[in-house]
Amino acid sequence: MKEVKVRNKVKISRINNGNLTQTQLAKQVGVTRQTMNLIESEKYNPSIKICLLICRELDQPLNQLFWLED
Amino acid sequence: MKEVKVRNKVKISRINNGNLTQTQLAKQVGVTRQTMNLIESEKYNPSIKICLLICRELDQPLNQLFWLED
DNA sequence: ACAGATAGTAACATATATTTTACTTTAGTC
DNA sequence: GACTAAAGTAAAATATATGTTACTATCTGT
Repeated sequence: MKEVKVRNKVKISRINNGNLTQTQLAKQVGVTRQTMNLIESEKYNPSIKICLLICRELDQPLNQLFWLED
Repeated sequence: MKEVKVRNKVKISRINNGNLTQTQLAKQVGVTRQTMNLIESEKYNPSIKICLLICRELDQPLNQLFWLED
């Protein structure tokens, strides 16, 4: 089986929580797939509102998905 | 002594944590006073980055200051 | 190897957060 | 009441998040 190294916490949580696709999670959250992709890639700085919606969908607290230290 | 009802969690924490002024906290965080004021007034939707900086200055976790339910 | 699904990006348009400047209001002190 | 510090706002300019469209890359099953 293939070795996959995943850093991003949102991505990890998305996969662990029902193994959703980016598209599915994006739809549930109410953003575009591209936005979800950029957030997972840490290409920018989402609004707290979107962070909260992601947390709600993935059933995780804010600190778990968006805190600084690993 | 005067009865003051404060709802906003950032404001509460700012006052409890060294009794900072909006101007002082804004400077420490690195945003303008107006931005701090709008965040405390919940007039808009700040970026996660600013939320994290506020949490760092006020020594609080994200969930404490920016979670939905009271 | 091919086909379909998923993920990674990019350019451009749009919405909105954030800054800058400035005015008003409120609370405290003399 | 006058003076000052702090807070609440507002309009306009700027920066940047988000959406739209579309193209490419990567993986998975046949």
